[in-house]
Amino acid sequence: MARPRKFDRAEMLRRAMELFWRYGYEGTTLNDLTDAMGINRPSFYAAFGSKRMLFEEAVALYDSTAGAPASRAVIEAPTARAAVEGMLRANASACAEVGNPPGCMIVLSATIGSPDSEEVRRHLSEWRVRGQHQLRDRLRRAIADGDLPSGADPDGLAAFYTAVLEGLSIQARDGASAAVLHGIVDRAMAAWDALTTPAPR
Amino acid sequence: MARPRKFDRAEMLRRAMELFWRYGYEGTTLNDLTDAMGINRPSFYAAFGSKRMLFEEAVALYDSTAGAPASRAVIEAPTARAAVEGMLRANASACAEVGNPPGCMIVLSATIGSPDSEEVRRHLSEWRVRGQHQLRDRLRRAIADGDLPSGADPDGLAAFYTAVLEGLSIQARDGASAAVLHGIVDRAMAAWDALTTPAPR
DNA sequence: TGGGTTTTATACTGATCCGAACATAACGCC
DNA sequence: GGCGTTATGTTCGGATCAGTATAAAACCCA
Repeated sequence: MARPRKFDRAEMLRRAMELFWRYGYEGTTLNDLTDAMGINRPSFYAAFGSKRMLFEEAVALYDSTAGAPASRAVIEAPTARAAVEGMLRANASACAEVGNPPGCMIVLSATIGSPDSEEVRRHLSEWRVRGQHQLRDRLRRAIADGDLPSGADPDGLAAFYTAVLEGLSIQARDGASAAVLHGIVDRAMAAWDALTTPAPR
Repeated sequence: MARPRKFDRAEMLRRAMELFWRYGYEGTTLNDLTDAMGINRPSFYAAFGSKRMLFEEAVALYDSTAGAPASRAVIEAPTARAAVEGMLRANASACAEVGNPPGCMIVLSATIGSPDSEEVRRHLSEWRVRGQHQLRDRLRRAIADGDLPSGADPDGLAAFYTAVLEGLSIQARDGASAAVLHGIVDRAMAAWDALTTPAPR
């Protein structure tokens, strides 16, 4: 029994995600957001609370859409190797997809900036660390399954492959093509046997 | 025959570098800079021209100081393998050095942001690409020297190891210790033989 | 000790930042 | 059709952004 809003909140969240993805948290202004949404500020605040709350929602949306294939690969792939490669391939493809902002939103959109936004950066950092832990847990499970030798080091492997994943985003921002990114993945995967058999070091 | 400035320009440039390194280009304000330098705005503009000019000078200083060991390794190491490992080790150590801002300034300080600063980001991107090309050229030379087999792919290898290098900085921002970063380097180097002998793919 | 030059210091510019106040307009229910 | 509720549009607020105008102060040389 009240006036209904005349914009599609989900669609506006999607547009916000795109802006944050392209320009980062601090690089996106409230005017950018309301302009892209075609709404004005009171509507914005009523619908999303604040810039920061919107950003956190946008990150969650990113994770469940553009970022989903990589996460899914980690969880659903039948082997540890397929999990890692699937994660990297999905990320490489997404990072270079034409029409989308280059690179991964979770990696890039708040890595550095003014002290005012430190909480936002920590929030995003937690997403990255969580992803790394999911990968580590998947590798642990692979050891339990006998898929990986017991000498393999899940933490070290997860750190290495996450670092490669993160490097892909910087490379994408620097203009690397999908072919180049997949070449990087090729090489990361070529290391697999050396990294997983006996003692990596 | 004029009033001498009463601050050490080189020292102030060093302080500016530290701020840009820690907070990035857009995350550092003119007030931050002048406060850290202990000077006021007219002195700032007389000495450094503009925020952007100062940033570019600060990047050059970074490259010639904190970034120098990595560059030097690429140029001076006796073998391709030592060049790559030296670059990564130097970077891993610098990224986790206590007292310094975590991560590499060239990788992190302007990867994303408002359209207003696009030129600054391009400028920094050129530094990154230049580093990658120096590595590639070093690998080409190694092939010419017979240090690497002729089937090795300098471009692909340079892209891969640069991606790892860039990933180190994100990991450092996320709190990775020097030990973790060097573990990542261990794994990147464990891949060396697989990546350089016969056909990497 | 005075003249010329450059650096200081204070204050200000217009623009933009995120967020909020205000009154008006559109809806469902009684 | 009036009422309560919510969304809308316009406008404002204090803070901060990068950069500058104006004037006073400090130096070297003569």
